[in-house]
Amino acid sequence: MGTAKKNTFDMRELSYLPDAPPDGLPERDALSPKVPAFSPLYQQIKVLILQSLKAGEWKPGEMIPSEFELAARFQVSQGTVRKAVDELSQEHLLLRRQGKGTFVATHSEQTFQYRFLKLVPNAESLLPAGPAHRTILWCKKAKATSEIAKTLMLAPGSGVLQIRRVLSFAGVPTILEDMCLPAEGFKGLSAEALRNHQGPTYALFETTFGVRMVRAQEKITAVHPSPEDAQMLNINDNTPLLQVERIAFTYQDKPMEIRRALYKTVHHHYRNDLN
Amino acid sequence: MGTAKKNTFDMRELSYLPDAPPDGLPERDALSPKVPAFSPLYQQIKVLILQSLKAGEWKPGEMIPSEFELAARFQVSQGTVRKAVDELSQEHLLLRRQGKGTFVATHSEQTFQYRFLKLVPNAESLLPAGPAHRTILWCKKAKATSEIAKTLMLAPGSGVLQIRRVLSFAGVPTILEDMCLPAEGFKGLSAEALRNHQGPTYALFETTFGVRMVRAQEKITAVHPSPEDAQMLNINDNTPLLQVERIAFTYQDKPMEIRRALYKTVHHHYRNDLN
DNA sequence: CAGTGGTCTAGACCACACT
DNA sequence: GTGTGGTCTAGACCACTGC
Repeated sequence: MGTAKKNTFDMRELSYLPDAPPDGLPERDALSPKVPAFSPLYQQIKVLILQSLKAGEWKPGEMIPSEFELAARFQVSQGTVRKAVDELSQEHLLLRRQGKGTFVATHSEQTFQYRFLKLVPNAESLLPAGPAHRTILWCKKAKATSEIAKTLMLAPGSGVLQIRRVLSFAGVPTILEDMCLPAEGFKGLSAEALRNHQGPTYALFETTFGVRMVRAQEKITAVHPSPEDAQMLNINDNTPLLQVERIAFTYQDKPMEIRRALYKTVHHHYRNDLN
Repeated sequence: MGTAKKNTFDMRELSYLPDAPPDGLPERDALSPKVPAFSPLYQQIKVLILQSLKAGEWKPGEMIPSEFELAARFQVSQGTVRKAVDELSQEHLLLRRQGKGTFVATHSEQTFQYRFLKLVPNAESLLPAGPAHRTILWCKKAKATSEIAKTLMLAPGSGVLQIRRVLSFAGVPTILEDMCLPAEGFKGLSAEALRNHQGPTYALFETTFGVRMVRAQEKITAVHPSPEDAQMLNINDNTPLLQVERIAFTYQDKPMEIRRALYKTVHHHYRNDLN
């Protein structure tokens, strides 16, 4: 790879083949003419960078090699690396900082903190938006139900961690959350550890367990709380609440967390921007 | 502008000045050193394209000039136009189609229909996702309250159109919506017109009134319906509902619609993807 | 000052859609 | 084939950060 001569422009032999050419299958010019079967170079570079990220070659918060270094490493031009990094940056996997370098994104970063929390104070609310106070109710091990195992892509009956907590803003209990994580991969996580940690929970997951949450999907419905849930939020059980069911994913779309939260929307609302 | 000679690379005199240099203000090298005071060429091109879009030079669904034509027109290279169009395309203002051309996005377009409607059927629901049946309850003119006037940036007491309708899926009333539009700009809009129209309401706004909704923001809370609202949705007034308050914007972030909707989330949920 | 990301150009060629 | 968007290169220079 050292000082390999570059073709002026030849679209590398692999360039215009499918991302993962199956092994025992017919040649490219054989049948199945309608499968796209084409992946631009920058997409392939993107995959390579992604692999390094997942393998932990560069850790959250660290700087990755410069565009020119990556270009040399992958034997492509800087512009091609740039396009790959651009996309990863848009997906919030990398963070570019002009004059400094490109960094692995992290939930510890100021601008990315609580990126997935869409509950914000109402405009007329006088409560300061300050950080939430967390009360960990429990953190215990259990067996995954078949549905949970399926969603997290675990073997049936695998161990999972169940965490329950209440978030309060200005002393007002507002969010009741139940999280579910694969026990494998979060060994040593305890109520104590959760209580001692400052900052976003997803940042703790990164630093202590090397698990970075990359994207999530939420399903929102309106519900009434169960009597016990109502008590935890200090409301009566006829108060309408938002129920937010989240699945959070790491690299390669691997589901790593199921979370079900109840949001009290008296002084707050769920804010969403549609583009 | 005709066959003007291009500098090989000089960043055009205007390039590195603020987007809109204020008239009666000090020179660039004067005080206020911390205002960014720098706008790349492609951003300026973007603004120019945006102006043409807003002025109606190209109508929704129409093809805009090719990248090379635009490059010639703006006296920049094709790559610079490309970057401008890329961003407008990401914001869903334009739609690129390889081999065909670049088109002004429209809510009539298959892939953009109901882009702002995040309510989807539950997975287990057996109701077909078919199009909603619309019942227009009324469409009447009124005076804007001070709050509405402020939000829509209208003069106090301006005329607005109030529209109320129910959307049903598979015969089940599911959404109750109140829309509020500036009367100015939607002249001739009636319950009759709304009933006769097929397809997305925002498509009707485009074709008949030349108003294109470009983005929106929503505030979601959980509520109980008023007795009248409950009756419209055929539920009892203790059913928890999602209340979705939307402000929709046209070009240049001009607010053009206020909408307050109640979603019944028995067979549906509000789906949101977090990146 | 050097190093990094950001912008811009000019030119070549590929993939796709239509005619 | 022609025209359009899409990819890739090579090289230049600008803007920001920190030594």
